[in-house]
Amino acid sequence: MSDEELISIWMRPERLERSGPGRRPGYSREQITRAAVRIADAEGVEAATMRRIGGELGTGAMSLYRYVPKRDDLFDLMIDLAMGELELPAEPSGDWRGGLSLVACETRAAGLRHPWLTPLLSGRPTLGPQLLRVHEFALGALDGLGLDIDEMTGYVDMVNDYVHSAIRREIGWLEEARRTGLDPERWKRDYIGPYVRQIVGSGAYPLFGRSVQESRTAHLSPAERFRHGLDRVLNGIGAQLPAGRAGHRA
Amino acid sequence: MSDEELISIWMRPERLERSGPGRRPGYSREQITRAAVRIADAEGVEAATMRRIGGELGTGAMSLYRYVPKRDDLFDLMIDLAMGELELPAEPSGDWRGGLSLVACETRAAGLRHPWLTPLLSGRPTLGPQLLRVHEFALGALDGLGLDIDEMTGYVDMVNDYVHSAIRREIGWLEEARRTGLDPERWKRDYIGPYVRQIVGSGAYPLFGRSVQESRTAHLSPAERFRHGLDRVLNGIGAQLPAGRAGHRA
DNA sequence: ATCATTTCGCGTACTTCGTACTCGAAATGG
DNA sequence: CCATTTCGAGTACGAAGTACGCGAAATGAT
Repeated sequence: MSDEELISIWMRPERLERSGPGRRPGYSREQITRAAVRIADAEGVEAATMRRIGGELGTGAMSLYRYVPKRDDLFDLMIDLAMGELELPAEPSGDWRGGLSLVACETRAAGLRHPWLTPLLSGRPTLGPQLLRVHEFALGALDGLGLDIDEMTGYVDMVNDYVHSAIRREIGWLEEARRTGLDPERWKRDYIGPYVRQIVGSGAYPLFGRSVQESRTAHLSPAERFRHGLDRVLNGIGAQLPAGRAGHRA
Repeated sequence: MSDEELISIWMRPERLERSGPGRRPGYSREQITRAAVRIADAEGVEAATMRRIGGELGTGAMSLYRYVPKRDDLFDLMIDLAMGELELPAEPSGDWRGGLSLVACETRAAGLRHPWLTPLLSGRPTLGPQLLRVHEFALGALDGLGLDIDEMTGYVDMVNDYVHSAIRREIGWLEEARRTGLDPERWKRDYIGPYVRQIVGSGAYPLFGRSVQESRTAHLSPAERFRHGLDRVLNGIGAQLPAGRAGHRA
């Protein structure tokens, strides 16, 4: 029935080892997903079309549909493959701040390696096993501090919200430049630069103008800017933890 | 030249009042944008195609290209139209917490009225006049507290990051259900429900399991959940403000 | 008033996407 | 060796963005 197709990809495992009649599969979900990731890394998600992925594997577009129900499900698989790259210990270390920082930095690293990851991740609610693993680790970092589960989830979400938005800020204009096909330098100079200059020059938005002209963090490395923002978030959390659990501030 | 087309939509004003030869335009950017917003509100952004918008206006797809260079620019216009709906006083009130709360709640209201707004906004870096107006107001809420401009921007971003992510969490599954064409109730029951039950039942992610089963906030209204998360963020900011400026905690 | 010039409206058509359908090839169990 | 099942992949369809070009309309100059 059509009900079959309305099941989450995570409840539709591919049947690999099978004993029975019928031809054996020549490809696999993982192989297809890896090809899609490879293309998306190099040329953007929009280049990872079914035909292109098939081409990468030496076959046609339709062959992929034996392994992935829809293209959107392939996105879920790509997300989970990328989330699997985050290197996290199996058990939390007992240092909440270190644990959350680790998740944040690993997430950022993956988001920069795969510029499509963060946009996809914030675009669709997905719950693959690797994402759950990361989420569980983050929750674990806040376990045992006297917080109830809702507070723990709230703080983890808060860190994640910052991290995802910060990554988008970091890759946003670069990706936009790539989409339009210009090289980033020229794009910044000819496209966004004149507009920002006009806004600032108009004086209509004085505080925004100051944030452009007086910024001292603008000349920091992206990694340092990320760190500063993350510290702001973690300090905010630390200030609200039960007394004596806050740890050191950065 | 082709350079012409690589200019930000905000630096390409439509020439309305014009004295010279040539036929007079029969439509306008605003009219087109309003039609696009109307369709996107009712049927999702993906329904707001050029043909469909043209149809809404009683014309064809190609007529729109006299007013909007590319479809993506139309998205920028839609975003700015929606941001224009935020009702904010011209001047900040001097109450930083109230000011940021106001921006947060107005943003949430607009994001719920226009479910496409938040995904679009976090998908593409845009700087329309109405967005700048809102940003300026938010910065103004933190002005005069002894923060430098980078800190002000950092805290404003922090609130915005939370707000946008919270809105996405709120509309995420609803939108996903709409996209797949199912009614939300059935979607939750047949699609995501069994999967979450399986995860929780497996015991592989105990803390995630607790966040599903022991949650007390799950039965609160979405507005109250949003409030709680916002208070967490604002408390975090208040704790880091120069002494004596923090104001009351919620 | 007439006409050259400029701009607008929009039909046609091309490319590219996801994917439904179909059928021959291959692999197994009896 | 054959019935049954599954896979590979070609063909094709509908819908998307938009390049192109032409006739209609509106103005200023004569």
